[in-house]
Amino acid sequence: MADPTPSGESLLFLTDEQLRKGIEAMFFAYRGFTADPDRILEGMDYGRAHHRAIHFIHRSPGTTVSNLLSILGVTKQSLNRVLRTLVEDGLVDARVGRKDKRERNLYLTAKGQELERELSDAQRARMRAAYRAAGPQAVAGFRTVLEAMMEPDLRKQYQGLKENSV
Amino acid sequence: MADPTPSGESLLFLTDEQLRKGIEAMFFAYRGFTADPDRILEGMDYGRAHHRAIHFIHRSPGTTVSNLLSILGVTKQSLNRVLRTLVEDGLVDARVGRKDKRERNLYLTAKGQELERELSDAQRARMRAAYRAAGPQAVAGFRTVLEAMMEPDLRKQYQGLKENSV
DNA sequence: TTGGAAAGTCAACAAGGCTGACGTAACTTC
DNA sequence: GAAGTTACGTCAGCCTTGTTGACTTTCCAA
Repeated sequence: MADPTPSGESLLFLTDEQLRKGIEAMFFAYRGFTADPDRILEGMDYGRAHHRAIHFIHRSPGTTVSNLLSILGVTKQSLNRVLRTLVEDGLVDARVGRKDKRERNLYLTAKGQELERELSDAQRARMRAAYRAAGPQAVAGFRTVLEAMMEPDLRKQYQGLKENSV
Repeated sequence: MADPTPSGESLLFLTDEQLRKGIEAMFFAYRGFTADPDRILEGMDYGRAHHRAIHFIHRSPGTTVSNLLSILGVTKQSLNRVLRTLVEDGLVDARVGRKDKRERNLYLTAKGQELERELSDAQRARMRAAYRAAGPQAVAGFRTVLEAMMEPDLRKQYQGLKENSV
């Protein structure tokens, strides 16, 4: 005993209580995380599934359906239902692939970009407030833990998304 | 003046790109977060909703239905469907309140505790691995950011949950 | 030319949200 | 003691978003 950096520091944060608190933090925070977009979408004919599609199409313009499938982790029937309404409503443009004509390259239309902006503004505002309140060090830790929590194949997808300006 | 943390460090982490990465990290990490319990529950007649109920009953034995409602943020009809099957299957015991007989105090039975343990072991294992990989500093940051991301009323609920051994 | 991959579609179903309406027991207030 | 409120349960019906299975069309590549 009389440890300067007590072994406590390297063990205490792994007690069951601490782990449970982390689990609960994820649960409650995720609710906050989705609250603003959900509020915007309710009333429109869209839901969280549409938001996700819009987000990742915005993120990787020209992405294919199958790529989107692997990112979102749903069945093509499920995604197709969402994508169909977005195309019908003129938010998403599905262009036949130039090289491989079986593929569809997905793009947001002007109208789609407008909704994307509205959703992402709201979500980023909350994120910005949280980041600002917590500070850069905490943010780095936040990202580190989340990354370690991902399934390995999804982690690769995540890391593959462009991260400029770091 | 003579800012110890240069303005660079305090601004760069708030770029839109950084915020978007944070949003995506939440999305992918949450999938990992729920993956193990989901795997255990598939096949049983239970789902994520049952897991949540079990978790919070374990966490606050004797809690009432209305308290659970406010934590979970669903309607009583929705919760009731879940709770009914858990009581029928002998995982949860709903005792009439001693002081106020309108209330039901909820407890896990031995069988319920067994499932709780299985689910929570799996979820804590992933959490522990992530915490261990990231280190205590990162964990502290993780918790700080998540807390800042919650809706204020939920944050109070969260903070109210016992956090021994800190 | 033929096999298989990519994409779309139809149908049916389940989990888990929701609203609205109603009933009952028990507590509280006047 | 009557009237109102609260806690809980339940019936009925609806929506979103996930699932499986079966089938078609298109079209690349061996």
